[in-house]
Amino acid sequence: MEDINYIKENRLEDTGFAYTLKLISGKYKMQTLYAISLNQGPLRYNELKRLLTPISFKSLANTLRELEAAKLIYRKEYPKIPPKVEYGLTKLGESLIPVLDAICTWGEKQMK
Amino acid sequence: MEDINYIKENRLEDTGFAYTLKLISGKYKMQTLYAISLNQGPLRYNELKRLLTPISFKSLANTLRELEAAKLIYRKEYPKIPPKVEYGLTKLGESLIPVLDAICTWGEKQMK
DNA sequence: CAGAATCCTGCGCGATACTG
DNA sequence: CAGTATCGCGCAGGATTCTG
Repeated sequence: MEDINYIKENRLEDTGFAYTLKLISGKYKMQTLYAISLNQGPLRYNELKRLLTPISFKSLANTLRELEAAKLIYRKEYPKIPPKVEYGLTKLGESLIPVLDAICTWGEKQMK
Repeated sequence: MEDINYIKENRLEDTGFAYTLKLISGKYKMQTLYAISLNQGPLRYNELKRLLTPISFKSLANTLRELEAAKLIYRKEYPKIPPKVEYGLTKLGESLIPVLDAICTWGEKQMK
C-alpha cells in the first residue's frame, strides 16, 4: 500500500531508490567503489586510473570528489615527496558493497 | 584470489558487475524496471510516461526498446482501437528486482 | 605522483510536431 | 493511445598541457 501510493502519487523520486541512485549514478562511480572493494584496501590515484581504464584524469578526479562528498570514500594524503594519496571506503561506502556484490552476482549468473 | 586477479589484470570489465551495468545503465532503465515492479503488474505506455516524469517520449521509447532487447521486459500489444500496449517484467527482469530492492532499502536507511 | 586548468566533442536526452 | 520523425542542445566526459 505504501509502495502503491508512492507510485500512484507519481513520487518515485522521493523513494530511497532515487536517493541511492543520485549518489552512485555516473559512468564510473559504482566501478570505482567496487574496484576499491575488490582490492580489499585503499587504492592510489594512479592505480584507480589504471583499473578504471579508459577513464580520463578529469573524470576520475570528478568521480572521486563526488564520492568523497557523499561520504562513500575517504581521501588520505601523505604529505611527502613524491606525493601519495589513498582512497578507501568509509563505513558508509562499505555498507553499499553488498548491493554492488548483488549486481555482480546477478551478472555472473547470466553470463554463462 | 580470483578477485585479486581480475583487478590486477585490469579486467574489471569482464566481471558480472560490468555485465549487469551494461544492461541497466542509462538514465531511466532502473527506474522503469522498478516502477513496473512496484505496480505489481504490467504498465501501459502512458502510465510509464507519467510515472517517469520528466522523461521524454523519445527516451521512454528507447528505454523500453533496450530493456526489451535485453529480455528484461516484454511488450504485449492489444490490436484494437484505441491501441493498448503493456510492458511487464519477464522472469529475467523479475530476477533483478531483489537487487533493485536492495538499492531502495539502502537509500531508505540513509534518508532518515 | 597527484592532480588542476583549459579547451573540445559526442551523444543522450529533450521539445515539438506528426501519424496509424 | 502509442508511438515515430526531426531538430537541436547541454553537459558529462575526453584529450592535452601544466604544476607543486
